[in-house]
Amino acid sequence: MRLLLVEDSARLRDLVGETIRGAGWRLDAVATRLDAEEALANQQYDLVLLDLGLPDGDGTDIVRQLRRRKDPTPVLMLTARAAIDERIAGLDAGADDYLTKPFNNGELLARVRALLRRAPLSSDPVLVAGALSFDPATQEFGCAGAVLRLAPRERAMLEILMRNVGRVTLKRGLEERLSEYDAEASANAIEVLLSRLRRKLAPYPTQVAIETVRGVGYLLRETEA
Amino acid sequence: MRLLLVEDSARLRDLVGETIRGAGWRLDAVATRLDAEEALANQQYDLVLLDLGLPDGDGTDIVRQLRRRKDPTPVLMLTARAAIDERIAGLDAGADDYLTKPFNNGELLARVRALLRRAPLSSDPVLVAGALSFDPATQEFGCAGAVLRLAPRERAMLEILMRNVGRVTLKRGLEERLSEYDAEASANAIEVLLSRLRRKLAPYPTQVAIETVRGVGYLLRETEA
DNA sequence: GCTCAGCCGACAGGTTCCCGACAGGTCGGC
DNA sequence: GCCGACCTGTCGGGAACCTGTCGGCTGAGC
Repeated sequence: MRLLLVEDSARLRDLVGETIRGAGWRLDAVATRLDAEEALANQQYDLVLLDLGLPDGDGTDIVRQLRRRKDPTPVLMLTARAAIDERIAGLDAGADDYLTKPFNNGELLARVRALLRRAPLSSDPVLVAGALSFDPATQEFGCAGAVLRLAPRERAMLEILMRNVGRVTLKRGLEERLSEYDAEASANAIEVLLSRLRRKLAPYPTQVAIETVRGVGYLLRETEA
Repeated sequence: MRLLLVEDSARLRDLVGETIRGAGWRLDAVATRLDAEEALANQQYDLVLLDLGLPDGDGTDIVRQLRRRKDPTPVLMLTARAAIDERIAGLDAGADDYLTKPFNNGELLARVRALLRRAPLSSDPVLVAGALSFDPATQEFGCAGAVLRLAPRERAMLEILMRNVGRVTLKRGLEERLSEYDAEASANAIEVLLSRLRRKLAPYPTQVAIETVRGVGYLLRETEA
């Protein structure tokens, strides 16, 4: 964990520095907007502690710039107790949090921990086979940057096959899993479905093939490029 | 966007409720820990406003429980000005932010916006997709210099779609996020809403299209100029 | 060369989606 | 309280799309 502190008061820099380092984190401290921008350009930080009133510019601009280039690094502002407008401006510029001076060390650490804990975006397990990918969250299949347009049934079928790459999926198993609760689909329905699926995949460089294992079922195999 | 307020003072519930709803968000308000846990079990919220001192239990336990089951829903605590220890306890339990009572409405809204913004994908102050823009601060949608006149529901829907540009938004998800606590909207209501939204966007050069993914949901895609 | 599993074009019934029309509800102005 | 403007949900018909059946054909396996 590496943090950046941007603060023009030397006294506060030392104070905060001691607290942060005491907690076991790495901290770089700078005093000006220019130095801050240089540091941010050269180094990936896990969190930025930012004083808004800097000698050579407005701290909110730093945040705005970060956000403009889609940098999600959390920013914790340090503001004076009274400056409500400043806080609002900072938050709307893209800062994640603020702390009013004077603050006590326990509170500083708690807030830093809260921001660092922030999950790196919910990542659903995305299925991959060859150049094919499937995102369960959105039910989307992708290949070479394109999104495949599949019917619900076709999607269900491809998902089952992808969860069994390299292994034979029994035809009987497909029948059971693709059919409705009571009315089960005929074997032929599966074949038709599969035929349509193959045709829809054909135009793409999927780097996989759906092979037929006569009398048993189907097998999704990764072919090489 | 759908928020949950847990607060035992009826006066504060009304006050906060008015502010939040006035900003165009949906809000469910409950007064006890039990009601809060029930609500959280039945509904996916985008943010929780949480008073720590509840008649039937400690608010930090609610947060701890959420986090224990890996629920990343942001939590904004409401605490008394003096209670520093309480704040630290809350943050360490997993809350994301706090607001000290009494607070003013502008600050409340700014912090709510800041927390909502950090959710999925973008932490941009202003959302952009194609030529469309959305300013969370004013709840205004703009396109080519013009301000779109949208109904609250339509705004909520477009905001969700814009926060997921390029990704499919599940129809079920829309239903859940756009409907009130108990009375859920029919799938048809979503379709009608979307139809109206499309019509209102049509006159503008938005450079985006709302595509239908049959059987799954909708996808806001950037088209090129 | 015979047989049968599998393939696939064509078709039809069912499902999902779109959207015009309508009505209940809400809110502000008078 | 009454009126009008607006928001939001329901209903229903039509269009688009999905999916199973049928039947002819092909080729694998014996």
